[in-house]
Parts: sequence; C-alpha cells; structure tokens
Amino acid sequence: MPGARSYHHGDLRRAVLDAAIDVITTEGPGSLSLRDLARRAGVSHAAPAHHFTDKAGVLTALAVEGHELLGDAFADVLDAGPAQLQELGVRYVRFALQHPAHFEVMFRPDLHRRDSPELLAAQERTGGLLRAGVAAVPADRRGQDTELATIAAWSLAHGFASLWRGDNLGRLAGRRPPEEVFRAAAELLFGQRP
Amino acid sequence: MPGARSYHHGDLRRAVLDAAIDVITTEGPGSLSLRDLARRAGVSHAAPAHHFTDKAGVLTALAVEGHELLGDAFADVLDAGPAQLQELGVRYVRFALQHPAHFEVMFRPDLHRRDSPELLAAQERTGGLLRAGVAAVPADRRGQDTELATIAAWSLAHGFASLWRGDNLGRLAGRRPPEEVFRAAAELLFGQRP
DNA sequence: CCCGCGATCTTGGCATCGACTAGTTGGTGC
DNA sequence: GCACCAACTAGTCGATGCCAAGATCGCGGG
Repeated sequence: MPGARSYHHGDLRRAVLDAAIDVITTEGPGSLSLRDLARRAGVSHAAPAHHFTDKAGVLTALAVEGHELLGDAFADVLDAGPAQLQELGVRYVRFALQHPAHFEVMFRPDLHRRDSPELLAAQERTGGLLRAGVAAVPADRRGQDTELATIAAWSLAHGFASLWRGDNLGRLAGRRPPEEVFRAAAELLFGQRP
Repeated sequence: MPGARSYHHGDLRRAVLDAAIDVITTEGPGSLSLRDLARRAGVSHAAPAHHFTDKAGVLTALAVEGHELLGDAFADVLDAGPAQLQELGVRYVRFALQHPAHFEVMFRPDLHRRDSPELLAAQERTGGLLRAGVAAVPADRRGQDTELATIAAWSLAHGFASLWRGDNLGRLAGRRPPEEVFRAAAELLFGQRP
C-alpha cells in the first residue's frame, strides 16, 4: 500500500479520471486542462499523457466508463423483473443527473475519439440493452415498429435529461423532482389513454 | 460597399460570427479560437474583442441569434394556421440540423453567458412560443397538464435532434430522413391510439 | 545477489491561445 | 478644419497541449 510520496503514483489513471470528473462537473469540459489534472494528482504536467496519450484520450476513457455505468443500470432493471420501459427511462435520467460529467462527454463526439474500439463496444452494449428493453414491451403499448419506439423512448429520456441538466425545465416543472416529472411525462406519452 | 482593404472592416461583427459558425460546424466549439476568427476575418488578433469582449461574448451572441432563428420558425408555424404541435417539433429538428452551430451553443450554458439580458429575452420568447403551441392543442390529445405536455414535447424533439446530430440514431433509423422519422415518432406518442 | 529492461514519471522546450494595455487610424459631428 | 470616439493594431504575459529526452522505480532472469 504505497504512500503518496513514492516516485510512482500507484493509480494515476484513476486519479486523473476522478480529477477530470470533478472539473467537468463543476466547470464544464471546456475548462479541462491536462496540466491541471496533473497538478491535482500531484504529478508532473506530462505524466497523464503516458496513460491517456492526450486530452481526447482522457475524455474517451470517461465516455467508456459512462457507458459501462449506464449499461450496468440498464442491466439491473432488465434482470430484475418484467419489462418496465419507464423504469429504464428513469434510470437514464438518474444516471445523467448523478453522473453529469460522464453523461456530458458520452454524447459529445467532438470531445472524444469516436472510433475507439472500447468506446464502440461500450456504446454497442448500452444500445443493445435499450433496444431489448423496448422490445420486451407489449406491442399494443409501443406500436409495431420496435426501432421507432426505441428512438421515441430514447429521445424522450435523452431530451429530458439534457434539458433538465441545462436548467431549461425549471420554470415548467415547478418544484417537482426530476424523476417524478419524467415518470409523469413518460406515462403521458407511453401509457394508455382514457 | 467597402473593399476589404480599408482600416475599418465594415462589418467585423458579422464576419466573426460567420467564421465562428463555420468553425463550430466543422470542428466543434472546442477548437474555436478568437485569434483564428480574427485571421479568417483578415483583422488583427485583438480586434474581435472590441465587439464581443471575449470568447464567451461571441458564443453568447451566437446563442441569441440561434434563439431568434428558432423563434422565427416557431412564429411561422403558429401564424400559419391551426395548432400543429407536430409541425412545431419538425421545425425544431430541422433547425437543429440546419443550424448545428447555433443549436450546439444554445444549449451549452458552460459556453456562453447565461445571465446575458439579450439571451434571457431570446430564451423567454422561444419558450413562450413553444408553450403557446402546446396550449393550443386540444386537451384530449395532450392531457390536462399543459406544462407537463410542453416538457414531454420539448424533450422528445430536443432528444431526437441531439441524438441524431451525434449520429446515435443511424442504425435505428435506417436510411429514412430525419424529419420523416421524427414525424413518425411524434405520431406514435402524441397521436391517437387505435 | 545484481543487473538490465520496460513501465512510470520528470524536465525542458515550442507554438498557440486568451486576455490585457497602450497606441494608431479614420469617420462623424460640430 | 478640428476634436472626439469607435474601430482596429501591436506588444506582452501567463497558461496550455504536445513532443523529446532524461531520471527513477521495480520486477524477473542469470
């Protein structure tokens, strides 16, 4: 168990990622600086590059990690019980609000390496889980076209999460908590009509 | 009509904004540089600051312009005829795809000055037009809660536009053009059920 | 035991950027 | 024709991303 004083850091990779999450969460990805991450981790300014190559590498790693976290949340829901599309959406929104830095980077292709094999694999996994969740919904509630229903569900959750994060829905939502509002909106659109 | 050679540029403000739109569209807002914008406009590296104060000023101006363009598109639809919520959504998506640079900046509060009075006014206008569009839909198609229906409609359109822009829907949508897919998704969620 | 070798980290340097300051140009109103 | 002010230029500073070269550590083979 190394102290913080050895020449080798021990787990610089994780330290840099955690620092990046902190910076992005509080100041946005625009003010992310490799040198600042190095300072926060207590290493020299070029050390992070040995783990991530460059700035885009850090953000790509964050995007991959984000997809893993989101995929795990999806898997939770799908394993737990019968198809609950709404619950999948709630998890999506919750993930976006609890892990804003990851969410931010995941959907900004200009920030990361979109052709990274690990990233593509992680995207593949979450996309597949989402599709599976939609496919498991009875067709009389989501229409015949599974792809279209997936697009609709994903768009609703993604749009809600993005707008909420950007503080665009505050006036419309009143003081209700985000998950409750989202549940109501999803019920309005996907639930049966009277 | 001044040639390009005078000491005074003539309309540097517009030239900088146009250059910014070009850069953001092709390379993303991350690689935007005031000095590059100045070079593209053929002026010295500090000239743009006299019109926009700093980088955030350029992006704030772009966000305002984006809200104006979107608001005009909304007003078109609302003036034209009876309430057509779907058409409002189609315009939203079309705007996002035709003016990606504006759209990008509008919903990234970390890039601009979110407390700018002009920006707040422009946001107010588009938000009001959207709410009006939703309110004009018969309540039996959108439920009783106007705010909730606005959130749902906005989320759907915003999420669809964002995901499409990020190239996340390509596999799901096949080769169908975006507006057609969006119309189908909106019909699925907001239209009557059989 | 120690030696060498790769992984990890440091140091130094270069081009570029954002922002600040001071100075220059030229049109407009008086 | 003159004074003033907005528009623009020129020079500078600290910080950044990335590259190259060197230092340190730790692990396994002899």
